[in-house]
This record gives sequence, C-alpha cells and structure tokens, in this order.
Amino acid sequence: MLQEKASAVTDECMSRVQSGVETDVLPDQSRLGLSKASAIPSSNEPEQNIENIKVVLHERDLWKKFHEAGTEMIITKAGRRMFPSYKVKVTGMNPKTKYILLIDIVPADDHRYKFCDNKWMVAGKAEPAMPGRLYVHPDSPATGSHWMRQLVSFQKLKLTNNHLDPFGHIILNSMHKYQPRLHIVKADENNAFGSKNTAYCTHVFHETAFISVTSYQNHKITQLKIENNPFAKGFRGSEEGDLRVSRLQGKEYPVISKNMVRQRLISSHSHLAGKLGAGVLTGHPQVLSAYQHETGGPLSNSDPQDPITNHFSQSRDPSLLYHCFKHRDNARHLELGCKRPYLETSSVGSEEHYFRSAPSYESSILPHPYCTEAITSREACMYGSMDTESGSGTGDTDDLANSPSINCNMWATMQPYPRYSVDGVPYQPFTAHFTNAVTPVVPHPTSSMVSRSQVDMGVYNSTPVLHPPSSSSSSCSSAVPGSRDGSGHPSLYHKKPVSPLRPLRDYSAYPTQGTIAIRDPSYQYQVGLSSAGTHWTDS
DNA sequence: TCCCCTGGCACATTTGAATCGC
DNA sequence: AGCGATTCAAATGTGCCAGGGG
Repeated sequence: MLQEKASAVTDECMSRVQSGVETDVLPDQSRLGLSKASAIPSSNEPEQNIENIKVVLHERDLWKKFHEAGTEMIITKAGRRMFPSYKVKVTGMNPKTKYILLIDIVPADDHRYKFCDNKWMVAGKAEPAMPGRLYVHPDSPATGSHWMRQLVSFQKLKLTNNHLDPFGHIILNSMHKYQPRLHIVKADENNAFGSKNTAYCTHVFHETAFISVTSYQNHKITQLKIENNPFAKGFRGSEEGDLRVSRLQGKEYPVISKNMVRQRLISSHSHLAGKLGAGVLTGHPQVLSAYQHETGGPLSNSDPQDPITNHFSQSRDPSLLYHCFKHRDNARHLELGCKRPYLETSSVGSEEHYFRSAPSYESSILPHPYCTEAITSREACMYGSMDTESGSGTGDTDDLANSPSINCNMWATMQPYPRYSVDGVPYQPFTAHFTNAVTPVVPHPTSSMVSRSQVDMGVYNSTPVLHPPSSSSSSCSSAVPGSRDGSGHPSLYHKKPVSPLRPLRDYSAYPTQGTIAIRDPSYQYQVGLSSAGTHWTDS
C-alpha cells in the first residue's frame, strides 16, 4: 500500500510539474512529529486514504485574474456571495466512503488595509476577528462517488460584516485579508466525524485569498466582476457607450457615466503605460508582474512572491490618474440565506491545481462523534460561531456542556493564515490578538486538542516560504479539522462546554435567536446540540 | 474633511409555479 | 392522468449612487 501511495504521490508530483503548478513546500512530516504509519488514518479503504484526495480549483484562471489584481469580496449586512465562487473538482475519494466538505475563511494576516494611491496598504493592526463560522456543503455528508461525480460548488456561501448575523453567513471584517480553506472530513460509520479516527484534509488555494470590502476599491476588480459575473451583466457597457446609462436617463444616445469615464481614463493610462492595461482586464500575469516591479515595493509584511500580495500592494502605478479613484457600492437585498443545495455539473477546469501535504494523523480526538446523517435536507449549513460572553451562553449549558459541539468560532478566529508571512520567515501567530478579542475565556484543551493544534501549526506555520507561492496546499490528518488548544489554535469539532468555549453572543444578542433554527435550522448547529446532539441535524 | 458603511435603485439572472400540448 | 416543454412572474444577485456617521 505504501508503495502505491508513494507511486501516487510521485505521479501527482509529476503531474504538477508537468502542469506547471507551483506548490508549497511539503510539510516535513518528521518535523511534525508524525510517523508515516501514524499518518495513515484508520480506514476500511486502505488504498484510498483521505490524503490521496485531490482537489482542483474550478475556474482557476478566473481566480488568478482576480488574484493578480488583488481580489476583493463585497461583504454586506445581508450577506454577499463570493465571486468567483468557490468550486472544486474532487478526485481520489473512496466512492463508498462518506465525506463532509466544508469551508472556513481565516484571516490571512493580522493587518487592516486601506486602499490608497491605487494600492492596498497596511493601515494598522487587524480588528478582532469576527466569530468564526463554517460553511458546510449542503450535500454533506455524501459518498465519494457523489462528490467526484460532479463539480462541488460553494457558491451559496455568503459573507457578511454583520456581527450579529442571524443567517449563519461567514462574518468578516471589512478591509481585512482572508484566506478560504476547504476541508474534507471523512464521516465515520455513523455518518459522523469527530471520533478518534476521523480523518480530514485541508486544501488551500492561495489565489482565492481576498480582501473584504464594503465597496470595491480597485476598479480592476469591479471590471472583472462585471465582465465575469452574469448577475452584473447590467453594468456591462457597449463598445459605443454605456447603453445602460443611456437607458436610465431616457436617452437614445449613449451617455458615458462618470464611472465609465473614470475607468476609461485609467485604462487609457494603463494602455499608454506600456500597454499594461491589457493585462489588467485580461489577467496577463507576466505583464502585471513586470509592471509591479517597476512601480513599487511589496508590503512590508508580505511575501513579495505572492501574487495577491504583490497586487494588493503594487498593482497600480500611483500616478495622478490613479490617485484615489473610489467606487461606491453596496447591496440591498434582504435574503434568508441558503435555500437549496448546489452541485454544479459544468466541466471542471482542466489544469490540476492542488497540493497534498504529508498527512498528519493523531490517535485521539473527540470523545463523541458528530453524526452527519441528519443533514439530508440538502440545505447549506453554516455553523454558527460561539462567541464568548463572559463565560455565559444562552444555550442549554448543561446539555451543551455534556455534548460535543462544533467550535466554529475557535477555528476561524484563530491566527491568521500563515501563507502571508514575511518572505522566508515562518508566520508568527497572533494568537493573543485573535483569540482573546473574541474568546476571552481560554478554551479547555484536551491533550489531543493541543496535539492537534500543534499539527496544524506545523502544517501551516512552520512551512517556510522558500519558493514562489503555491497555487494551493493541503494538509491531512486523522483528527478533525479545527481543533485547537487554548492558545487559539484551530478547534472545530471537539467537544467542549458551552460557557467559556461556546460563546453565543451573536445569537443571544439577537432577539430572533430562538427562531433561527426554526427558519433554517441547518445553519445553527451549536444551538441544536443536545447531550445526544453529536449528530448533525437540521431539525 | 475623509474614509467607510448603509440603504435604495435599476437591471440581469435564476427559480419555480402555472400553463399548454402530446 | 402523466409527462415534458414552455411561459411568466417573483425572487435573487449585482454594481452604482447618494447620503450618513465616526
């Protein structure tokens, strides 16, 4: 089996090389204190371990276009979808094994940004991380054959800046940089996960990193969104002029909006500046790369080789024409969150785009498994955070204290994603900042949790940035993702008492808290958990 | 004054119920 | 009666804009 694994890894590496996909440095398994044997999860399907799962980012080219311009994602009170949406093609699963796919979005660093002189600049220290939430794919749990049959889309995922968001959307801070992560968790025999042999993989596509904004700052991003998002077709102008503006003003001749003028001025300027504008909208990395080198230096804290960092910091010439062009934006909708499952059937991007780190497994984790079979409503599940409220929660503390819960908060409010470390310098976690700000009460780590967090730290933090940024990376473990110790390390599905560890401020402060689960119970996991609540449930 | 955020707007797409024809 | 295709209105998603607040 090991031979087969080795062969598979070799083939994979070859395919990466052939496809030109750059990868992160493989985490040193020995450094992580993991033996090869321990890296193999307990499984009935020895030939298809979870670390063999391959994930390819769909529409990677589109993501790269945005990444090169410095991806921005609108966040609104009502919640805004991501665009490009997060879609992946998964292979290498055991067709009969059930898996749970979920996404979290973690801070990429501990900075707050501002858009000045047409580039993103550090504007100070990050605000306390929002209550972390997870987006579990509505099809979870499902068999490997199901996941592999078609594209897995997370397009229903929504981002919000509403700290009291009752819809279960992922809460982010505006003007902060974030990194989405995909986790594949193998459900156990009870459609659960969290048992001691639960295995999972984490896949990170660095081109999906973004800065959250309430209105677009970079006109390039606006243009890319308009050009590629079908819902924004109404803002696409014609060659002759902005017909929409013409219609709006009741005129038959084209009227050029301020924005059009603004953007065309910029485009013109870009064009004149060595035809660099051509790369702006069409995403020619070479052109932009060359451009950047001439126009400015990287963020002081950023990996100069990271495209997103580069572009955030230096994607534009800070010339007069570029200076402080601003766009206003927002959304208005009031929506009720995810309605239906979504599994895209479109074709998958041809270029493989993944990275499998050496898996890291541990022997123990949760005393109680989480059953996922109840998630059959095929509705998106956003696992609410558990913000700390001075050790008091609003839920049934007795039940919750005796039952496992999904500690979404702990996970997503952990230290920033270390990919955005100073060049060549391993990321230094900002544990105190992110943890204490949101969860002032230290969680109760179990030994396994501590160990688990150490694994995560090893995977994410001790991987030096020694060469150009990878397109993605992943890590595998036999422990469930997100587990973390009291220092703010990932902890997702471990069992913990409600009071200090399962803060419910979000919902306790919300008058409709009790109705959340009724309206869309799948969102609110932690509330519905009882002593028997180790099961995934949507009712 | 500036920066950021919010609410309202119009438009395009998506969704699902209703209708029609076979 | 059942099924599939078509139509249409409501719901949803989008960026733009003006204005408000810190």
